[in-house]
Amino acid sequence: MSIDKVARVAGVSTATVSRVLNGNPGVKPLTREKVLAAIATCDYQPNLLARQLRTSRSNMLLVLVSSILNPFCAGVVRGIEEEAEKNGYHILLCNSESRLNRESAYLRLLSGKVVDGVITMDAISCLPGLTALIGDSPWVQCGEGDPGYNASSVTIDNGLAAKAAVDYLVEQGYQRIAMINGDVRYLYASQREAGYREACEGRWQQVVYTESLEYQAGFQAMEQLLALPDKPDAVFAISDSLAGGALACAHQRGLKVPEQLAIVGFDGIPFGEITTPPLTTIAQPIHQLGVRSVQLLLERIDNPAMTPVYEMLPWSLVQRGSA
Amino acid sequence: MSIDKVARVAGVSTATVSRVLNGNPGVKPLTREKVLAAIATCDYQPNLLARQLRTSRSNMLLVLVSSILNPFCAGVVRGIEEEAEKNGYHILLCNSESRLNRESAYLRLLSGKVVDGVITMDAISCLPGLTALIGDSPWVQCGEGDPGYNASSVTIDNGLAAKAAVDYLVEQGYQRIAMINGDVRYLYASQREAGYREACEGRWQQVVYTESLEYQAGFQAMEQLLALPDKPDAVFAISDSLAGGALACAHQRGLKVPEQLAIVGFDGIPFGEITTPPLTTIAQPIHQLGVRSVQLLLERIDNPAMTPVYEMLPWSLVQRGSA
DNA sequence: CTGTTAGCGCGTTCAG
DNA sequence: CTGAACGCGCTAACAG
Repeated sequence: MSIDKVARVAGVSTATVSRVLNGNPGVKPLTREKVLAAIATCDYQPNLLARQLRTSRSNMLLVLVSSILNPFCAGVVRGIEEEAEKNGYHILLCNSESRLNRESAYLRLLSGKVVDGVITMDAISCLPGLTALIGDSPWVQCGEGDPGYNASSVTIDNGLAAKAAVDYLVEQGYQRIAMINGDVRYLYASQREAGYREACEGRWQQVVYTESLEYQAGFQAMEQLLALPDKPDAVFAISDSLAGGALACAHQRGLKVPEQLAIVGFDGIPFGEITTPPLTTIAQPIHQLGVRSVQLLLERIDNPAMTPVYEMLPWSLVQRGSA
Repeated sequence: MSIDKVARVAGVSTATVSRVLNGNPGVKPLTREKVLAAIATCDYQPNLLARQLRTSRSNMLLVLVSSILNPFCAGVVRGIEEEAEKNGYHILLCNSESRLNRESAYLRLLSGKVVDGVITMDAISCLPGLTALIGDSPWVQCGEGDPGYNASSVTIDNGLAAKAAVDYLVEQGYQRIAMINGDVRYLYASQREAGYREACEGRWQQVVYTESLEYQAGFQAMEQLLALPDKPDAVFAISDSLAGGALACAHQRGLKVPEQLAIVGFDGIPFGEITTPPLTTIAQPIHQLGVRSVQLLLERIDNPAMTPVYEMLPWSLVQRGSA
């Protein structure tokens, strides 16, 4: 069931079978027919590993994600997969959950030639050991961009977007605007905090940090804020899921949203449309972030000498009921 | 930067380098040192493709999922990844979105020896072309089990669980219990519907079908139900996300939950804990479904002649505020 | 304990 | 237009 057998059955050489397999021109139609027939009768399936070894191209992309349970990440992955498929690539997904040894195990596939390049959606730039594993392999950062590396990036302007969200709350007349932030080792987190600080300059400020981006974390963060002597009347959360948790907490406390407490989220995931009230949020171009990441990565794979591109995609403030 | 160079630098043969690389016993400590030193100075990274070709083992598992945006699927994938990592395996994720050509492109990696086995969480048994692509490769069905194939499966007893959910609604005194179902080509969907029908025998019955499992679909389904001349006073939804959409619709209509409308979901995803009121639901052992799937798959990989195992894991009715 | 040899299955020169 | 021969980088069998 290898190419030799097909060749024997067809009465040709392996080279000819290979040519037919790869749509190589310059095979007499009659010969091609014979080969195709042999392939069919043998039920031949090419060994992709051998092909990859020979061509030193795997047509596989590694995608490193902090948590696949995060709908924002999942949405980006969908975009990645779509564009990858268009170009004949497959996806190897590493759901790191910030586990260092898991991440390095996957990154080793880069030097091992199992994947042609990597897209990271994790705070990888904080982990020097990992960037060393990537070395000069084709690399695109998605969702946050640290220009300190030989990697392209696809993001939005996190600082500006955060500032716009908080400015909006200010315009609506809210006085004490708090922020629920995540892990500030992520560049996007610190950039959004900077945007918040800028918009709140000379005003009341309060930031709470969570360990994860899951609903429960947002709920707990909101509890902390409501336990303050000076309670906020508005909250800017760094993700819609955190905002959703905060909203649940407000409901439980009997707070009217947005009258007594306004909430603005970030990301623009579908979940935000069905909360009561629906979430006002900063919508990221989720799908497009994935698509562009793949496009830039493939460019880099085809031309390893290419200089990194730092791309910022447009975002928008989506005004719904929560603020 | 291949094994030959390391061998030359260390002054040994490639075989010895290989032995050191694979922790093979029977290498003189001194020689081992020399080899390790050479590996370090060369900054040598083994070519995994070559190794995989040689050993005809890739240590990769294909995971076929209908939608990664579904938190249930994402949770299972997490379990899969954890158990895979424990055993030195990596995951190749195909987010099929029911796209036939995407699924077949990934399944071809099976015959292409790029992956050692596959776990499917999709209604693959409805698609004869795909099962043919799998052939006799190691295969585990997760979340639904069609015994008509040479594949193990890990599921819960969907019929019984659905019946328990509806029985609970009956016990609470609800009279007109409707069901929001998804795509019945999925075995689990038809099994849960059977459970619903059984519990509702001799009573009012009404089933609405959705195209997807996303919130919006649940919202729309609920709208359909509320447009009925004879409205339901309770709803059993096939997934928590659909239930969440239904809940949002109820809120928008000003219906009190659970007094005027009770809602029971299915899956037990974290989202259900933060809705108002929180969702009563059937909790599946999400993580464990993934873990066991990998375990059964690895057994099958090690012993291809193994007869399929059909495993059912325990579930539970989690009583919260929505019913 | 170590080296030599022989493939794994394929794509790709280079002749003819 | 086709075939013979080589090698991608590695592991495994067999000698020594």
